[in-house]
Amino acid sequence: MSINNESRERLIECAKKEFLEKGFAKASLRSICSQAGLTTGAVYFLFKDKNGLLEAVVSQPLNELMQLMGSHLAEEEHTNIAAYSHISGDHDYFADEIVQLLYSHYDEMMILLEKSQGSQFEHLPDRVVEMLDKGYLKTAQLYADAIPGKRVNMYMLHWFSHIQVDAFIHLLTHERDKQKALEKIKPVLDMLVKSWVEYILEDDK
Amino acid sequence: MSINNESRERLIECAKKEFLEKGFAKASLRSICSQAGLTTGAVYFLFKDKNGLLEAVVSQPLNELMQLMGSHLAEEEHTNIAAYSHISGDHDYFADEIVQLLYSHYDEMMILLEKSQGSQFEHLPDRVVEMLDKGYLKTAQLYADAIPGKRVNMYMLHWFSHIQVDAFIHLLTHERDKQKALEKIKPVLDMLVKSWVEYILEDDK
Amino acid sequence: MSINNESRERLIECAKKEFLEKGFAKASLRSICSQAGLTTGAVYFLFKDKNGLLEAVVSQPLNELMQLMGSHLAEEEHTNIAAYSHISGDHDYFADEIVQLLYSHYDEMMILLEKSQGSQFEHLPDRVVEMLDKGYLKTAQLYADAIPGKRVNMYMLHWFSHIQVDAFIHLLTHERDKQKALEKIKPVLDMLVKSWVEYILEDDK
Amino acid sequence: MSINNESRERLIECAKKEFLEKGFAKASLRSICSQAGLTTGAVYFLFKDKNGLLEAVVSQPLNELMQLMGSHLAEEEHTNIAAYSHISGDHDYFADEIVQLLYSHYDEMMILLEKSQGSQFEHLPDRVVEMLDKGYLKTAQLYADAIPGKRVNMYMLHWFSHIQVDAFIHLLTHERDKQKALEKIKPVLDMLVKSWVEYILEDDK
DNA sequence: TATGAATGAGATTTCATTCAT
DNA sequence: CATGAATGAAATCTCATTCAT
Repeated sequence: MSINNESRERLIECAKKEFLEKGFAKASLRSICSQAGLTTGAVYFLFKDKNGLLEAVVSQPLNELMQLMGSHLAEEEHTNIAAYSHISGDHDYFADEIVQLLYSHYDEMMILLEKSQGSQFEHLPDRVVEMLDKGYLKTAQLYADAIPGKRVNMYMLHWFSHIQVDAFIHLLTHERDKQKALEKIKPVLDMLVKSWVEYILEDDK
Repeated sequence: MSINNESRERLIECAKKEFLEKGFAKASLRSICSQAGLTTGAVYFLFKDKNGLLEAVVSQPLNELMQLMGSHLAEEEHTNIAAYSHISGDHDYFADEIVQLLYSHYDEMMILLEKSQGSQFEHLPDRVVEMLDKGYLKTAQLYADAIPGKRVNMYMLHWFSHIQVDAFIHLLTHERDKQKALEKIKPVLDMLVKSWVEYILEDDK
Repeated sequence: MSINNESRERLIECAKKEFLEKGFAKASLRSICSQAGLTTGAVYFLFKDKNGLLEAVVSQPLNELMQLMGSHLAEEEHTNIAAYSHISGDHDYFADEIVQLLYSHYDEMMILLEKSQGSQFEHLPDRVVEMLDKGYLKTAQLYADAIPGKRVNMYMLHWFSHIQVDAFIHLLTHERDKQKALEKIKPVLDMLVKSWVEYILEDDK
Repeated sequence: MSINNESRERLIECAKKEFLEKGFAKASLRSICSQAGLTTGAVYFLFKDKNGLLEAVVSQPLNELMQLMGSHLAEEEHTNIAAYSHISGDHDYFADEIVQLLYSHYDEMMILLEKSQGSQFEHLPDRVVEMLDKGYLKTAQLYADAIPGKRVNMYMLHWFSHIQVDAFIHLLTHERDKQKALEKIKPVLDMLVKSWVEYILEDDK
């Protein structure tokens, strides 16, 4: 939109570094600005406030992530659990996309998922978990309906969503290389899919 | 020692509340003290400093936790993977003990595991994960040695330790009732044990 | 750089007063700032911290002093002790310059030399003494080499450097008027020069 | 006086150490007391306050010093300047006594003369200088009266008193060994006595 | 477009001192 | 004879934020 983005970009770049190093809460606007060769006032002109600066740093990757999540969950709606074995390929494909996305904006994703304490994104992982919850719930319920005497174990449902998200965060913090990451996440996801099918239902009553 | 611990206890109680609400870093000594009807100086008389106050709040539960971890890992050393199915009872028993402990000091454990950012206990969960790592590594290696063409998948080893710890933290934050917690953690642990056996090894080379 | 230095100057002025009255250690930033009609935060914007404020107060006079010391000691290197009587004029000249300097920044010099306990300049007089020591040592050794059976009395060398510095500090604290100071320091320096020649050597062994 | 002096003595001993290390102002009562195995309250029972504790540490050596000063100054009154050469022995004797005294209570004297900033004894050296001033003034005036066209140079009088005191403090801080101190102070005092006679008078008008 | 100046509220910590017991 | 508890005042410093220019 705006044409003269120089200062804005510089600020975003420096903020990225600072947030990554110290986390949002402990990051100092002064320090960010002086590193960008600007004064703190500039932040309030170019952005809304500290949170606004963070937003500028992470918004694009965040949007992409949300979009990807959305389309994945849309697909999920059409999942037929009877055909689960077949669609494991789909899962692999989704995982691939997620990893691609996470690692093509590595710094931003780290900030978003690990360094945003104190900001508006503090609970982003939880919100993602909730999204998964809702998506998987439908699939699980279809699954349960198909098997008499069984119902969805809500706690397991939540927990599976949680560790799925957690799996990617853990990957991000423990493996910097994208290719290696792609290899490492495979058995994790394989395990998650198989265990999900096995543990998502409990005995009725 | 001293009998009249009124102020000390009051301070600990108020600190517990504040830490729980705001987390260690954002907790205000002023606020804690005024709620306890004391001045901030009292903290420095009765404890060392802010960290000392936190320590007083969580030290006993922490010690018990560490002791339990220690004895669990000592047992683990004698685990025979061939008999893994048999000892799932042991795992249940350990899980029981952990849950008992976590829920008999619910607030303190929440502070310790979720609200201690900025304190000396900031990375306690990571340290626990490391302890598990070391313990499980031996078992896993024995397991790998027994099966030609297989070796320990280190990433999965770490991840299993991580989600085991995570499972208890997740439980703590999502289920306040101890009895219900005991029920809910069962399938989680069952899944972890079985998956561990299934995924801990990878093909050699 | 900036033209509107009002607050900065006011702060420096008030700090000068406070440091002079209470000494650096007991000087209160609050008191300085309120007297300047500002908040303590202003100090940390305009200067680095308390020490930075002191630095702003004394840095220019300090630099001049150091420069003068340097050039004096450079001259001293070329001093021929045999011609000491002749160069007493030089000494007078140097003394003049020192006094001029000390009294053209009276307050700052007082702070620097008498009121800087607890700051980075705490031991400035000692450091000046050391500088003199090194300078005079060379002269003294040439002197000693010229007289068989004599060597430099190191203790006296140190002590002379010490009381030379001390003489100026004493002057500063006991005589506010520059002209009178110039008169008063004369016999002191005369005495120091003559005594130096007489007492700087001791019998060998 | 008091019989149970144990705690008192311990407190005094620990205070001595702390004052010596940190100086009076920065010394912490808490630290002193905890080192003495007592609580701060004890100081206020056994002494008046922080200053009272310092007083207890240094009072005896201080008294001895004052007494010695007094008797020296009393002798000085009878000094005949015409016989100055003869009494240089007296000066040596006095110096001996001073050094003996200073070094037989080394720690206390250091505290008194170098580490008492912020206490009631802060300006003790100045007060001693004043005493010397008064004593030497009489001698100097007799001297002046005997020589027409001369009068006492008051500034030099003060300064000589000052550096005489300073000479002992300098000795104390630069030479821990009493015997060596006795040797080192000799030429200093010799110089002071001779210079005093030479510089104490100035031309009338 | 951004600066430079400054605020105001807050943070933790330290200390000598008091006093009931 | 001394403790243990606590005060209250002060200390330095940090920060996000504001706003006239």
